[in-house]
Amino acid sequence: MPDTSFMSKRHISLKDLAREIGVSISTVSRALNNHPDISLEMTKKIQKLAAEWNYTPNPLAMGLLKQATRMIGVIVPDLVTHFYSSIISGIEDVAEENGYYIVIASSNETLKKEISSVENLLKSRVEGLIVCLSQETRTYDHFDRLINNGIPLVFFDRVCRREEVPVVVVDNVEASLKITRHFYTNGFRRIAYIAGPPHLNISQERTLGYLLGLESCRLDFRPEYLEKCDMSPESAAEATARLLNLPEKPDAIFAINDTAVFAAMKEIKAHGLRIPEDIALVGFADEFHSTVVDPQLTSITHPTFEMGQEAARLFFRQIENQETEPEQVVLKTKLVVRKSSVK
Amino acid sequence: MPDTSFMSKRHISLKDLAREIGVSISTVSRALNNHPDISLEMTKKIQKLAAEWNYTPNPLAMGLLKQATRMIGVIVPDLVTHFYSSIISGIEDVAEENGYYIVIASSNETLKKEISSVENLLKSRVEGLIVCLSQETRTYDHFDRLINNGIPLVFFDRVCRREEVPVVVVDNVEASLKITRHFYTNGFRRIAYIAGPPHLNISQERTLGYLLGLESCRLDFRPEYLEKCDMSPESAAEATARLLNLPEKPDAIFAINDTAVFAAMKEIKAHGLRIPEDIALVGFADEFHSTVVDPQLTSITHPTFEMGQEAARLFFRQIENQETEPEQVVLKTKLVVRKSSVK
DNA sequence: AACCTTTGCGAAAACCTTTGCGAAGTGAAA
DNA sequence: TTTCACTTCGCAAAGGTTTTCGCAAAGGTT
Repeated sequence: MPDTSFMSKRHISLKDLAREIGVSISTVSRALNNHPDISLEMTKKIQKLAAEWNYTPNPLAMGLLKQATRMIGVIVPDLVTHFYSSIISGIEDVAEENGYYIVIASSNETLKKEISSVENLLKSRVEGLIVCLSQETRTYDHFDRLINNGIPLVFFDRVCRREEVPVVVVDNVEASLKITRHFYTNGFRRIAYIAGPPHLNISQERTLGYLLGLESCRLDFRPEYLEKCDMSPESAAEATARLLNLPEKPDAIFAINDTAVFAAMKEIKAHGLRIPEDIALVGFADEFHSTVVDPQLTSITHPTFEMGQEAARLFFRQIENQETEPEQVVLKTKLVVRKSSVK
Repeated sequence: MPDTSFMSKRHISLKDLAREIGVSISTVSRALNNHPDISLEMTKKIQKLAAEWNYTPNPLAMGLLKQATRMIGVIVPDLVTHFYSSIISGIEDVAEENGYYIVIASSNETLKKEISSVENLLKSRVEGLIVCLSQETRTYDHFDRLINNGIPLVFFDRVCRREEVPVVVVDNVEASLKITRHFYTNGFRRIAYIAGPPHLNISQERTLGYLLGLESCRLDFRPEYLEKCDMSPESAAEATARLLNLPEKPDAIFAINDTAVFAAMKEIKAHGLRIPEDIALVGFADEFHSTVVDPQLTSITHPTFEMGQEAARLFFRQIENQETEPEQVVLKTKLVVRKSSVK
């Protein structure tokens, strides 16, 4: 009568199989790995029992042995924004292909939580990190430990230290430039832009694209049309209000991200102005929101899922080759024209 | 001269500390755990070095020893919907308090992926699962292994096997009833409801609330006003179209979830009808979307973050007490009245 | 002086897996 | 009969931690 008392255990181990068959643990291990040292007959017998008993190697033991947990730490500014959750989907997609799991932490847009997340994830022995910087982050030394020890690290969207760390970004300059030119083509001349915090690369690049766009349309740069917000709805609403109260109002506005654009939209409506008749509006927004508002919003769409996939691919490239130049993946955005910017 | 060659190692271990101080590993372990067997002097010395060298116990080794990984598996139908990402935030919040991490898998609304996610998460030795069923799921035996072995399991929102498994749900019956009565109070009499797949508890409950609501308003139930969709935008749009093509159109519509409601909204506009003048609309939708559409949408809001927190709490209650009656947490929804349902 | 108790610490097992090395057994060649 | 080669498998270590048991020295008691 076979001993099945251990079947109530959560998981069975090599030892259980070895005891049942009456061989040593090492024989079982080798049989399951098709090692030539083990006779074909014994191999088959062991593999059959392992299959019946639904044996799977204990990943903790493997992690201890190989010093590899098959876990990727992911840090995002928040979990509930579609932009990030979609990127996470992309990361998960590639991670799963490679037999990795992701452990997600949210910085809540604070530097403090970002730092503690880095620490905690490293403590729990993730093999590396994929990170989008928080809005507050202006110092970057909490990544020293990763960089100096060659622990895989990838930044996406909001990035830093590009000489040392591979990044995935979109071509923000081109995106802003496209929007500006789109406005111009559709007859708008007083084009305003609401930027974000100047220390963020995305903010700098989008502002640059705005300026280049104006130049390529031979429009003069008017400092009062370059507004700033901290990316909160309230601050974006205030920036919009300032624009709308100018003696010469802009006739077209775009803003750094979707939160800001939707706040701007509300503010414009609150001022009793029509979109796009009085003011045209274009956003860096995601697909779903843009089609649901009224009027439907022309916007730059990010290839979010692909961004996540690319970030994960850069991660695995680091896992494989230790020494490598940090790559930069630059993805193109798409300008989807809807009603909010066409008279 | 202290040997610092191992400082390039990713992590330091008890062995490193022991070697440096010149005591055994067990002494170091005990000192760090404030075991009374170790002299105060030695304890202090060891703890000081451990702090300096930034020692943290290897969670893999601990997991192996204690048979506990401090990981919770979470399975959601998708990652990109605000409803789920917000719930995940809530789960993470409580998990972090308890020193646990969450590992997230998405079923993509398919039974197949749900089953494989259960298997894979168990393989990677999570201590239990928090799950929202996929839309396809009508068989539930892939949870047998958890239930029979006493592995912690919690369902939320879309649930099954309530006699055996603790669940977190909202009071869907009351929510639907509230909407129906709200319509009635505001003068609408031809109230239609677009339901979801009948095997889902949320669908059943919301339909029941609709019927009870009609009854409590002394309105007759008209079968043609009870439509059905599979929760995709296309199917919801078709359901809406059927309602709008009825000889006697409804003057108020609500639908099972936000995806369906937004699809209905587009369809109503496409038919050239005004909201709320021609047709009133109320949704099971989340805060952000509802305020961004035009007109702003009256809707039932879910306490998503709290749902996640409650789910996690139920989880930890199982971790602590092995034997316990499965609890049911029923949270109340809120009807937030905006323009879409008030003439 | 002989015995007992306390204090302070080390050895080893346990959790699970892989793998280099060595050993036992068998058959064949010298 | 001895030696050699080959097959087939076990031992032990390593990875990091906790914990049971046990040992030695120091102190106190009779």
